[in-house]
Amino acid sequence: MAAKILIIEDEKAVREMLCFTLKNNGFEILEAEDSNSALDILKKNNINLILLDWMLPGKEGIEIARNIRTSGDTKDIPIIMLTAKSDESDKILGLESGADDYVTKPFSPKELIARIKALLRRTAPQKDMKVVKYGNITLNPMTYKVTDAESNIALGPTEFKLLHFFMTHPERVYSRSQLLDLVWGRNIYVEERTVDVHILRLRKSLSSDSSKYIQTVRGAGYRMSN
Amino acid sequence: MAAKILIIEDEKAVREMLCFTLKNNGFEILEAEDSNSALDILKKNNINLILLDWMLPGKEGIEIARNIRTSGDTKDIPIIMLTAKSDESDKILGLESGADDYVTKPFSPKELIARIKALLRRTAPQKDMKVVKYGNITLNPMTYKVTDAESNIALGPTEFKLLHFFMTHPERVYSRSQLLDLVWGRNIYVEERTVDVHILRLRKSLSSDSSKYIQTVRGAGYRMSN
DNA sequence: CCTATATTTTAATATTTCATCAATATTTTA
DNA sequence: TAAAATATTGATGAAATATTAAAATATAGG
Repeated sequence: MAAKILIIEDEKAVREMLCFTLKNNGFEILEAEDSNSALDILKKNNINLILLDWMLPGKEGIEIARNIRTSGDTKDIPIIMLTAKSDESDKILGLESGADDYVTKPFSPKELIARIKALLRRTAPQKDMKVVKYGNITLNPMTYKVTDAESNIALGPTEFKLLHFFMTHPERVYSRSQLLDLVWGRNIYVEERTVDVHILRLRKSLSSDSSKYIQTVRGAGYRMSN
Repeated sequence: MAAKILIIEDEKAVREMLCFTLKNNGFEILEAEDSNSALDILKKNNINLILLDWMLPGKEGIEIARNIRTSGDTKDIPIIMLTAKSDESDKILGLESGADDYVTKPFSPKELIARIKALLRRTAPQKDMKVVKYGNITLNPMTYKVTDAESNIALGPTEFKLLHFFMTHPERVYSRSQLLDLVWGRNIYVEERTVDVHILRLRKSLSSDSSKYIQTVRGAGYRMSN
């Protein structure tokens, strides 16, 4: 499935150029010329990546970025910032307010495409939207629902991600720090013992039949197995 | 085996603090206070990670980083940059010139350790992860599972390590003190007789068919053989 | 923007597991 | 048979994990 990219850019000429280039490279494009239409489109579509012009009139650029980053259902969408000049302070400001990468105008289409692909690769391993089963547990990533021998299981976000990870990577043992890397995400620093607490909550939420799949391997970490 | 970390830092106080923290966490430390000694140490030792002070006098920091990155046999060593102030432009410059991560002073020891471990984990893929077989014993380091003619064998951490060692080094005899070094690790002191106990427990856990592979060589030590 | 609510993280405590050691038993061999 | 080496047992404490509760943080709804 082609990735959906939202272009937020007020200058029509630039927008059309971007649109042309990206469509040529197999992306699906949506366009917005101001903050309001951008947020509207974001609500109604599943956007995979945002191209945001930093030079929008009236400091809008920075506000849109912050907005996207603080709203729950958009905060994980990667943003590439387009800066007019190679002004370092703008780049810094941009990275601080939540952009994942920046491209300086004028940029080559090749470079832009490369950066988009790299960013999508890094941020969107969302390909695992398939229903997963293990033993009598069924997990549906689309609907966020988990069932376990007929009955529905309510899980918090972290427990859900943890279970999803285990179900997509069964049998093998993962250390606490690996789980932090792989489930929580890199560059996040929380105590290793935090993993224990989430394992506990996951086990509690599952029926006793299913919780036996979540196994402790002393000295090594945790594992999903039977 | 403990990872070797090279600290490149001109201020003695900071260097000693780092040294203390890292040694406490089981790392092996080498210190350099300038570019020359750093490059010298890099030549003579197998360094796993570099902690580099960005604020070395005379722009040395950036030059060392570039040097390390361009030299063939050091270019894969991960670098963590220590920046004095949270100057964003420094971070960008640092990452561009080849650092893999940066930590802003003052930093918590906990954070530093976490970042070091994360970086080592990412850059040094585990190699002892291959499934090993001997006779009818199969040991899988990924899943931490051991089977022995169809049935699963439950082992404690030490018995697991011991069996893994024997399976990867079969036929030859190892004395108790060699086993302590190679399986338990250097720099620890335990009674040699402790090995006997673990050998006993390993034999008990294995079926009688398999336990015959774990052989006593009187006056010399133990061996895996058939 | 603020408040109520939910979730995550941390820290403190409890519990479990297992490594170690010392004491004793058994085997080996000189 | 005595001496030496190894096997076995069981107690103890340290280390790893589980559990709980409170603090910090994020989120949603008005």
